[in-house]
Amino acid sequence: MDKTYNPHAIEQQWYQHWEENSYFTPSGTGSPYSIVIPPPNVTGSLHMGHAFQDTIMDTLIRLKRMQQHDTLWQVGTDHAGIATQMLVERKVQAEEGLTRHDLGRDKFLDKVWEWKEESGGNITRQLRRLGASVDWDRERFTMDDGFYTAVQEAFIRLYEDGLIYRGKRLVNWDPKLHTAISDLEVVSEDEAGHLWHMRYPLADGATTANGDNYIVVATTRPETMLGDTAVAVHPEDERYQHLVGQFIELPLVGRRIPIIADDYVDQEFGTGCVKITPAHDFNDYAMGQRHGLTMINVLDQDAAILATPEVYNTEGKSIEHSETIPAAYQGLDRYAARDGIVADLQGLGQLEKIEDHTLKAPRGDRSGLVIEPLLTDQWFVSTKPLAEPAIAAVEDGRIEFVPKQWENTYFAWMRDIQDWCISRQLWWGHRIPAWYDDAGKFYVGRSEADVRAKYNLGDINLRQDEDVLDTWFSSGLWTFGTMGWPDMTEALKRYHPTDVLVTGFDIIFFWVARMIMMTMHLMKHEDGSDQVPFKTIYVTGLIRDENGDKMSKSKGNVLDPLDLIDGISLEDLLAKRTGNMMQPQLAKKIDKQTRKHFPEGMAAYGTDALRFTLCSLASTGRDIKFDLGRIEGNRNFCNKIWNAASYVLMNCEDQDCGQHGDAVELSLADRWILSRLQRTQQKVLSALDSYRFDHAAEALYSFICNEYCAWYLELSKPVLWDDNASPEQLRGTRQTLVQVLESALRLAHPLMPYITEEIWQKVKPLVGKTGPSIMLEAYPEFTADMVDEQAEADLNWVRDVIEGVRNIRGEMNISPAKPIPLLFSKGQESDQAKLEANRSFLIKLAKLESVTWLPAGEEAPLSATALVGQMEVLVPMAGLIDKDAELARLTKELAKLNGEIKRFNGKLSNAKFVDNAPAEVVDKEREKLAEAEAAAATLQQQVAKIEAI
RNA sequence: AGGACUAUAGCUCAGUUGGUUAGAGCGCUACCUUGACAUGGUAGAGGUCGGCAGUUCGAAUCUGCCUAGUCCUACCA
Repeated sequence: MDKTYNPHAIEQQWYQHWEENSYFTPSGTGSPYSIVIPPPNVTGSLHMGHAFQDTIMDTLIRLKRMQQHDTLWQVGTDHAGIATQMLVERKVQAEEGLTRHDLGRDKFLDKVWEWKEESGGNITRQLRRLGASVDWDRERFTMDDGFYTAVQEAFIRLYEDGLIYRGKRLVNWDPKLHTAISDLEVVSEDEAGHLWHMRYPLADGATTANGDNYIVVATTRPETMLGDTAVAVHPEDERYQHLVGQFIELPLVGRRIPIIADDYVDQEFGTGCVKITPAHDFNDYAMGQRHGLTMINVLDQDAAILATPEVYNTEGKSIEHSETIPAAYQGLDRYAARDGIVADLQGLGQLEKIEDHTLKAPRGDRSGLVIEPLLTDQWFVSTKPLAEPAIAAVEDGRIEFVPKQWENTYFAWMRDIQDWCISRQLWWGHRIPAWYDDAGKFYVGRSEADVRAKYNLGDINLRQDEDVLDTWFSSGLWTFGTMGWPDMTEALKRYHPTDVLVTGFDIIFFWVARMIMMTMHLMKHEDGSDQVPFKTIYVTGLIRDENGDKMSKSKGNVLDPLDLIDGISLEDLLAKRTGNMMQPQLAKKIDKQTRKHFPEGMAAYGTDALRFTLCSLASTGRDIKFDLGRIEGNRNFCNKIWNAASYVLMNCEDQDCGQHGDAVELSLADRWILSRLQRTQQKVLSALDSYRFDHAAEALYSFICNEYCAWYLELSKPVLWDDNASPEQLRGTRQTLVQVLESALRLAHPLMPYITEEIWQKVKPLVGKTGPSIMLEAYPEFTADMVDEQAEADLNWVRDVIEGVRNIRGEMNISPAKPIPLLFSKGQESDQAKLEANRSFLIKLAKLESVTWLPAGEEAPLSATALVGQMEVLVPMAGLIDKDAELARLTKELAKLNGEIKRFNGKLSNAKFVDNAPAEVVDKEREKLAEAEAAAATLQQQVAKIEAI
């Protein structure tokens, strides 16, 4: 073994070895256990969120594989419609100065495929670096041929089942990307704006209660007045009740529009009068539907004012009209039009006032532009009928959320779900399988030929729908689409439903909910009942930076998991964080921050340390502040394991470690560590079973560091270095050293695959194992009768003595190099027996010169005192210890004891406590009181003794 | 507006059904190169568990209210 732990040197080769030997391939035997990876964007790169989730998944898969399940971890990537298309558009623009329209659809798509081929390997390479044991042989892509078939099949079935429809509806329109987007892709944030109060003149000489011949409407979007088709008031609003049914003469436009009553209107807000523009606002649209209002669209695809408005009835049917838009606004961008209209109203004296007002601006999450509600022809999924079974599946436990609280979020959304707009006016994606004839009638089918045959269309002209499907439509099929659906393949029969989905809460709606709906509708068990996509949803938190801020490129606080693994120089880190920025003006600040946080770049911590850290932080499913201190500590933990293994091998390689079956004699320490190992196995197993990766990590850390390394390795030395030790004793200790190490490695393997494999390969012959890889070995099990309570109690006695001495040494500043004589006084017979049995442990670990048992009645010299139960452990002060220092130490100890005694007494003198608390609790308190009192008395005597001189 | 979550040591976090002397890692202090390990060892300091009230013999843990923060959903034109 190399002298020092170097993750880089060991991690490279093992992954390749595992993959080449097909260890990731499902074994085909044992009970199936399957996970699908949430497909990352094919052109993306791995971020901390991926690293986190993939670590969790790999830990589960490795655990189950070692538990002899038939494990499938399905891998693949997503085509990520908008994101990828935008990226390639930018690239083409930068490199060739062309837009996608310059290229045309086919050529542009060629470019996207080229880019996919070029960069698609990036993310899979990174997955390999993380140690993800996915089945590469089954790697899929959401736009591969199989998915093409699956998506078509899904669309057609949903259409035929009446769950997909096409219609002219108000949708979120992105004026930059020129596509509809779903509600979920719109993010609303508070922005400063204004509320314009505009006078709308009453027609036909009507007046308000106070004699005005106009009413005032308040709006945040004055420019949409061009499409107003009503003004609404609350039916019970006394100010305006009498005007309901009257008309407004729309300023600048001259259109006569009715005043209607609708209790949607909030009397308190603004003036209590609302202008209604059904074609440009979702609430107005709904009101228009209720009141049969005409819809007048005044905006084009760029959100600029049309020359001629489009007028529709409530069904979305275009109607003949003579509406016009004042020439002054035609062709103006929506904001320019707003300025013009406001100025013109002001000129007419019809602008009452302008108030400051914060509003939620709805922005497209990709383009960042304020989206525009726009009337367009789109395809929709009727979600209500799909949502019902999907809700039921979670209610009745067929699907379980971990942590459970996410169910609420899921239910809340599913019970109020809106129809899903699935068509996108993009080029990169699954083209909608619908064909139109010249009259605009559409036919849904698998291909043009299929459609012709199916609908008996003969030789008429057909053209396919130009639009593609929302990316989430195809990823909604991920669990079964990847396994060969619509064919009922062996894989589907065996591995579907999958066992657990590991994902972030941010895509519960985008993906998880839709996956459940689509899967339950399309996938059936043999008895015809719905299949769920997965039985458990483990929801992870978000990884944030050390300040709790979201990691983002524009903030320059992104940590790249690969940098944590491999390390990175300050220069490279700066280049990475400030290069190729969307907002170059931020570069300077980021540069400064980065220099401050990472003056020397980042150290290489290795994959195992990163994975272990991510596991140890994976507690409640809440967000995680990623603290570099943790990964550094865990790198040191890896180093610790490495050095411990080095010690074990040094003492056991080429030695008889009992692997040949010869008799062994186990020391107390041997029996103790074996017992502790069992308890650790129990803890780790139950932690992993309940998705508490943090508890599993903690149990491993504390066992390996604080028990195996800190105590057991030290306790092995007195045996191994004892010239008089018998072969049985030597064998016993060597056997325990290697067995416990080997078990601990297997126990830790799912979390830290590389270092455990590297060391295991060297240790395996010493425990008589011949398997090719630790990842194929059996996972340790908990065996209750291997817990040795007596050994644990006895060793605690040994530890107490040693710690008592160390405490005196530390507090009294006695050099660790100085061997000291030790006296035992007032002990029981059992203490004496323990002393004799463990003399060598005490001498070695407490660095003692001598150990003397004082018989009862024999006076001890003036000493510093430590207590182990009732027994006094004495370090004679002569020449070693300063009297005042010992007095101070004793006084501190006494103060602590007296505090405890007071508390115990308080409790026990409370009759209510004694009467009501369970007897065993009361007894325990009494016992603790007695112990504390005895200890205090002893220390008090010591104090008196010292003070007497 | 509705909902969820969080508040424990200087920092990042554990603390299962109410009963511990409230724990870990990092950081801090002192001492130490002792034959696995200075990416180390030993010892130590540090917390009235956000606040107030309640339930209980007993509350970090249960209930209510309050404060601070994070997030989600829906929105006022």
